[in-house]
Amino acid sequence: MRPTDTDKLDRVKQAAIKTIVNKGYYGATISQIAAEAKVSDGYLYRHYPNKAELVKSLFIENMDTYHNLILELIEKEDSIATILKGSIDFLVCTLNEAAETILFIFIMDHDFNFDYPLSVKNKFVKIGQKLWAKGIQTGEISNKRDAEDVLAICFGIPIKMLELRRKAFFTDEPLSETDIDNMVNICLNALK
Amino acid sequence: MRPTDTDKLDRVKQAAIKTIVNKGYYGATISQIAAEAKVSDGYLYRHYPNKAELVKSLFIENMDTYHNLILELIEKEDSIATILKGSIDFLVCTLNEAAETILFIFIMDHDFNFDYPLSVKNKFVKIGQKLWAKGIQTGEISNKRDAEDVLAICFGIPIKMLELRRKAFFTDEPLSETDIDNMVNICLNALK
Amino acid sequence: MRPTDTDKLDRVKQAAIKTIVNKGYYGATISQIAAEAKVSDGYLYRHYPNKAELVKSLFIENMDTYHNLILELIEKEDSIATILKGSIDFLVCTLNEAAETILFIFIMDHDFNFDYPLSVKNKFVKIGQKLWAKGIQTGEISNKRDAEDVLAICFGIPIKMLELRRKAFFTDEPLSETDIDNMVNICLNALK
Amino acid sequence: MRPTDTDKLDRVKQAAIKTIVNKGYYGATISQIAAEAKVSDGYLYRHYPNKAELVKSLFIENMDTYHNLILELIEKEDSIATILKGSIDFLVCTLNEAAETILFIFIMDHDFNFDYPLSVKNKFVKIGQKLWAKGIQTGEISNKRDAEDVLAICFGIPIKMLELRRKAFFTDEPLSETDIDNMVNICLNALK
DNA sequence: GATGAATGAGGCTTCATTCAT
DNA sequence: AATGAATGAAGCCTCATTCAT
Repeated sequence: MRPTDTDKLDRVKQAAIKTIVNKGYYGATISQIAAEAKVSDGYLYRHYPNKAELVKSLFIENMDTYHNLILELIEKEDSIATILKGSIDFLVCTLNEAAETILFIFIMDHDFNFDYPLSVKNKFVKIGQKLWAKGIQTGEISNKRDAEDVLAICFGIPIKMLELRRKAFFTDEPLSETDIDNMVNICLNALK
Repeated sequence: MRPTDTDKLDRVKQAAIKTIVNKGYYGATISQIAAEAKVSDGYLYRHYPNKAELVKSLFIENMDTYHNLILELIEKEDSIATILKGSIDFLVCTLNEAAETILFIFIMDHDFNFDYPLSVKNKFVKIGQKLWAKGIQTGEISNKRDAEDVLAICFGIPIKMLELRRKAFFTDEPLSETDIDNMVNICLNALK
Repeated sequence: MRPTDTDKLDRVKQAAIKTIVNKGYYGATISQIAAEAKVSDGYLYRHYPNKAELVKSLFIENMDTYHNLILELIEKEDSIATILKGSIDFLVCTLNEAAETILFIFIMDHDFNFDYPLSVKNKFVKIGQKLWAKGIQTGEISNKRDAEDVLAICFGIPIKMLELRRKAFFTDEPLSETDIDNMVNICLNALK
Repeated sequence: MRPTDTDKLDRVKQAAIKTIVNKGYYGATISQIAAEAKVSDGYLYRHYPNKAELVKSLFIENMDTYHNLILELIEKEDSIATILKGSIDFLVCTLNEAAETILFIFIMDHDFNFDYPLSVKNKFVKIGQKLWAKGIQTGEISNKRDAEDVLAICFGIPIKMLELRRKAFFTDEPLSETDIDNMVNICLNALK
């Protein structure tokens, strides 16, 4: 019975993300999500108190995975360059392979009505501070920049780029290896 | 007769923006907007076929104002530096003085359910191309960058910065003159 | 348009009472009430914030009518005997002619989940006090009784009697003129 | 085996009564009752076909205890006075010590949706007849009263009094020994 | 026998839209 | 032209009941 459980809950999570990516938070109904997950409507309420909490919990879960990856990169890698490369790589790869997760995060991250989880906010700030400290140490970040600048640069640019692609402003080609290197380059320039 | 009409319609527009900024697109009901504008619910439908079109039209209108300002700057100014300065200035000033317009644009710009207007998209692409051309000419933009990069840089960074402030990640102080110069500087670095 | 309005709202009130009498508070759904009133579901919410408030408001309205009648009797009549007679008469007549109103009051009055309106409670207490004062004055109420006793007697007996008839414990005959006189007599005895 | 079973079932009964008294029949969910009884939801359905039958059966059981007590009093005691005293005593004592049982009976007794059990009705009628017969014999009941009157008096007054206290119309003090004697007195007067 | 996870019908409520005035 | 009362489809959520283990 256990494996079935995990399966079902996973299906719900995937279904919620998929449906929200396709229809938006308000366009995604509980019934659609449940149907997509091949689960009853009521099933969702055995695991989450309501729609908002379901989504919030998915947001925290996925943001955490992404943030942890970056934190690990910061520990492991010796330069901002490789950290940026790793981070953007992950973003782009996930987007090309399991686009929904990234898009879901984007959607909720930008939703003004979304009750932004404090834990996510705090972890992101921590990333900014650690990135800044390491960059100062390696000399890749100018001392004219602060942690806020670092985040605005390292996330503002790639995210806007992803957006431009998603909305197909210039092209709808997925981001390539070259594009990634290009972005890393731009960010490194900006940090100086 | 005309001025009254214009008044009413203007009130509707302001009310729609204000309400959407406060409650989000889905949280803002037609009745709330109409009440805020001191107009009947039905009045809205005499000028717009439905809620989505009302909002889309407001989005186009306001984005156009902003885009036109940038295009004018591109015509008038001789350097990317002054264009950027002017553009970010406008963004920040508007945000500090009449926040609603900018926030409204941000909200809709990031709404996955929003049927993004082609005209806005096209104008933004044009801005990218003109900025790029001018930057290449003045030498402020490296020839390793393309128009897409230019947009990702010139808008990704300031917008992310506004977001960090709005969500109070580091501070909730409004952006100052120094912050603006700092952003301009970062963007110029990134463009090289 | 006005008369239509009043009609509709009256139909809703009657429908709510009728449906609750037939199915109980929880058994009566908004849709059933609306259908019975030949009105849309949404119509109800233009006049009452929710089901509970609709019912509470009907309860207050109808209880008030009944309580006012009794208060008027207390003013007008010179003896507890005639007041009781008038009050029970009204109860029985209404029950025989527009049974639903009385039954509705009974149902809600006994519903443990019902948020009993303070105003109704206060008016009922006032009735007790006035009845007691008058009875003491006329000598129809023993000075061993207090206002609480008076209410327990004057309402406990007729209400239990109505209940026995409604549930057809002995007979399901409607209460007759003789029955009313009998009840008045019993109450008067009890008050001594 | 048996004692455990009996324990469980008893816990279910107590839990059902307690939960219904606190939340009302419709507010009390099977899950809440099962949780309160430290029993699985499904367990209830091994002993009762559904919620309604569970409650009906509890009602019958508890009403029977009360009715039997009164019938025994009628057998044992020589006057209506002592019977009434015993009966009201029991009511008040139970209410002050194990209020739930009495309140549960009241709640269901007044629920219009409740399918009133015939056996309870019949036993109550029998009580009315026996009381009447004995009262006529002892001279405590006027021959102008019939069995229906007797029930309306002997139960209408105490029950209304309990209600006035429960809803704290005048006071929320529990009924005292003096109050009981007072009620007995009133009833005896009314029966004459 | 006992469990408790899962179901899904159905309730309450909201709100974009219509249309008679 | 303008109103705003009325509609009703559709959303979220609850909970009695079932049934595989």
